[in-house]
Amino acid sequence: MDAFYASVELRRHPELKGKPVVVCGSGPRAVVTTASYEARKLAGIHSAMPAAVARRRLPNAVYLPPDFPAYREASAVVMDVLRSNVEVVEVVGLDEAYLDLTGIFSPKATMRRIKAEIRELTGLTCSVGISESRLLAKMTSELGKPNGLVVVGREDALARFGTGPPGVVPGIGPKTAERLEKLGIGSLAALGEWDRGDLEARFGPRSGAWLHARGNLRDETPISVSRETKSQSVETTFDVDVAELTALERTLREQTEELCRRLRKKDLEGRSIGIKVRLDDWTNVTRSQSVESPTNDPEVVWPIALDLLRAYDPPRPVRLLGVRLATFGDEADAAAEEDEPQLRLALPG
DNA sequence: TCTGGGGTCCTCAATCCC
DNA sequence: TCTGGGGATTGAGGACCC
Repeated sequence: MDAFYASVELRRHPELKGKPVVVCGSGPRAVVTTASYEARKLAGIHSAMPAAVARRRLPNAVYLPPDFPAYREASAVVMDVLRSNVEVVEVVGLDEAYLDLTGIFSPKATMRRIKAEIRELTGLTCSVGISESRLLAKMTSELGKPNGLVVVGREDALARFGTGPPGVVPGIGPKTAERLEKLGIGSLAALGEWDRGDLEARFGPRSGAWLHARGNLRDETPISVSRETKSQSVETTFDVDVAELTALERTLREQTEELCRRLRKKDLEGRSIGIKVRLDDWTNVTRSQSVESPTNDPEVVWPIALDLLRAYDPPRPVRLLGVRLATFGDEADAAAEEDEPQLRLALPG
């Protein structure tokens, strides 16, 4: 979806059309969630930029607080359109999805129709990339933003992206780009031509092979309909760094209750309980502990989270604090748990 | 200018067990 | 009895993405 959150806001506030719109929080440490294309063009405002910077650059833009329930609702309409047209749809976040168009007679016509349907139902535009893998589809979709529909094959994409930096590939971020640069790999084509064994030796077998494949714009990751939740967390960045342990404990308690409330709503129980602490110098520390049986009970999670925090005893003022639950019981575990009591009952005693 | 919140996946080391 | 490979699990840290 194109500038999704900002576009949803524009639909609600048509009088803002044509003006730069920035969706971001209001706190001193807020960052930009989404900027409309006007805001991007006028002042280079983009997601993840500190909101304070955006306000300084573009004081006259319209700044709106995020309204996630509204975005979730719009997203649901969009995803329903996708699923009613195509069987295999993999949703990635509120504003992005992969469609498996294998076997579809005319992918381009299908996607044109879907775009029109989305626009009709929501008033929102999206950008579509059609290609032979999800990697290429994503990169292709960038070419047409906003409101584009582009079809590109691998050879064509190599010609278009090969001279660009390796970072044009999703998954190669600033850190990896810098490591590659130090090796003298400054372009995607150079990455693709680099010795695969050498990449594997330097980056580890999996990452090295992955990098080599991406350098050649190869990707065989399947599109899968369902993604099960692996972990869930609640975290807070304080407006001002907090040094007092009692204040941190109070926050942690509230976060634990919120996390457990959300997990109960989803009927999820986790075995790994963890905390996350970001200090004022931006060091991140995580501590976790596993418990025997999955839980989402705050009275079970809380003492453990509290112990982890007290044991760490942050040596500097704390910027961010969070609590996390992971290692959820899957269906196999659930079935085993159901079986177990019956086995016990079957035993003589 | 000073960096959110919520996730996923990978690496590496330690440990346990077969 | 000693040695070692290898899988599974745990815990910490880090890169990256929407």
